[in-house]
Amino acid sequence: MAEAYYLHVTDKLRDVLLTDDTAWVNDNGKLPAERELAQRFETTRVTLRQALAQLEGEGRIHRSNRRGWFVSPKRLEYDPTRDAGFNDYVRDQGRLPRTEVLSVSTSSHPPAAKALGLVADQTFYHIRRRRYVDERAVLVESLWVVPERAPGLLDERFDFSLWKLLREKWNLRLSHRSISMVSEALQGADARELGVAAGTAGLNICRTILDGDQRPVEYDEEHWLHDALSIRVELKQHR
Amino acid sequence: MAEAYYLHVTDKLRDVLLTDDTAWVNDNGKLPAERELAQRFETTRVTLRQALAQLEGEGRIHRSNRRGWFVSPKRLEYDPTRDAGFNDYVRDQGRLPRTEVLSVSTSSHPPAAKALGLVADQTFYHIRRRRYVDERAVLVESLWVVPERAPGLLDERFDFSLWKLLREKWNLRLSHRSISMVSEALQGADARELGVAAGTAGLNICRTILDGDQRPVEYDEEHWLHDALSIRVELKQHR
DNA sequence: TAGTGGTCTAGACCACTCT
DNA sequence: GAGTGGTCTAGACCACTAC
Repeated sequence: MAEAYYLHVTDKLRDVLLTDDTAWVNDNGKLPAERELAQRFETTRVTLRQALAQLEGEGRIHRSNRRGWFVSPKRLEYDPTRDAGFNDYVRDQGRLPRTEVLSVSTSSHPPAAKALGLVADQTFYHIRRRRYVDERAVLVESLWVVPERAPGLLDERFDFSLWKLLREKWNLRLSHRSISMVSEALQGADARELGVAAGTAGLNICRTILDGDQRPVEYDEEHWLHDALSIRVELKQHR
Repeated sequence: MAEAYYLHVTDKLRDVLLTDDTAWVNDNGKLPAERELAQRFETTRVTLRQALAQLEGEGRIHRSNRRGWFVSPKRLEYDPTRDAGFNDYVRDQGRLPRTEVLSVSTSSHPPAAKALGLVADQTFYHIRRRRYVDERAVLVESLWVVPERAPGLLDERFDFSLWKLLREKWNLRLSHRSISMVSEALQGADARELGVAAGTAGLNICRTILDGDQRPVEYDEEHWLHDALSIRVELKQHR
């Protein structure tokens, strides 16, 4: 086999995506319909979709609900060790941030308790948010905050920086204990809330946050679209 | 649509993978043939493969060449900010490491030069290696070392820790300047050398290394199988 | 050589979005 | 209501692996 035909289609599409040819990508960044593309390449939808899946894996295109395939915007550069708020670093990169609060409740969450070194049935304030860059939903996150650190927190608004709130209102000095990152396939509520198909590639980032006295404050679980971010950690020189 | 059938197949397979039922997974961790599985689920290979692709995205199974589908082993925990050698941290987790040197040469590499703040046509020692965990190839990497920092480096052996070599023979004190991580689809040589299909999900990790006097030493580009690792960064408390 | 995964065809119906 | 992506069928041939 010289080369699979779908790889040829992939290469051709990758090329045209780098141009702004309106024959291939309209003004909204949308590609032609799958049937249309299949015709142009004189193949079937199955084969054409293999090529699209490749480009999706490369983070070049993505699909939104059943609306079609779109060119993916530039990845957001994200340093999970920095405590700059989402809104700040998105704006710093010339993009438009937005945060939606999906739910607020009180509940236990054993993984959070374990990460923070608390008993498994520890009760947390649970805040769930969806965050957008340029009006594209790029992540959903769940925050579990230890109530003792921020009594009455749930009366606040959460569509801006939680860290700023904790610092200013509860005078907490926050720092990371650990961060873990693992690739995942977005499932269930995570996929639904991001408007993507179950199984879409994602990145799961979990952070454990302590205060200045090393007391547990918060556990944070983020589910990102894999093509929405590029992680970059700048390290201080030690020794 | 209540639920797509392939998602039902996915769920069922996910369940049996958690058991050690030899009706589904043989002693080598291999699943039955696709045609066999399709028959058991009374569906076609296309639909069955959708389910397998889901589980592959979740990092639960993977394919090796054309040999079939295998249960993926536990992810390796990896802290890219630590300077512990690959061999050390793999063994610390009770696994068996192995390193293969694929090529050694002298060449320029503009991305490395840029990251290290050198002129684009800077010449580097280029070392390419493939690394295994329990005899599964999990990453390929390219190292670009600034020759001035380690003259004569290419006469050494590279199947063990490069850092140890640089420390002991050239007396370099090494530290990270930056680390970047981005999801990718493994392509070309990277995919071939890992024995996976083009487009397989991967993780690209790039590191910039300086010496104690902040002089550029090395640029490191790693391509991992996405299901082979879990990144975990433990942070020192600052302030 | 037999069996496997990799690729591909030529259709079909459904659920959802858009207008 | 038209068009789209999502799902599915029932086959086929090829290249490669394992024996």
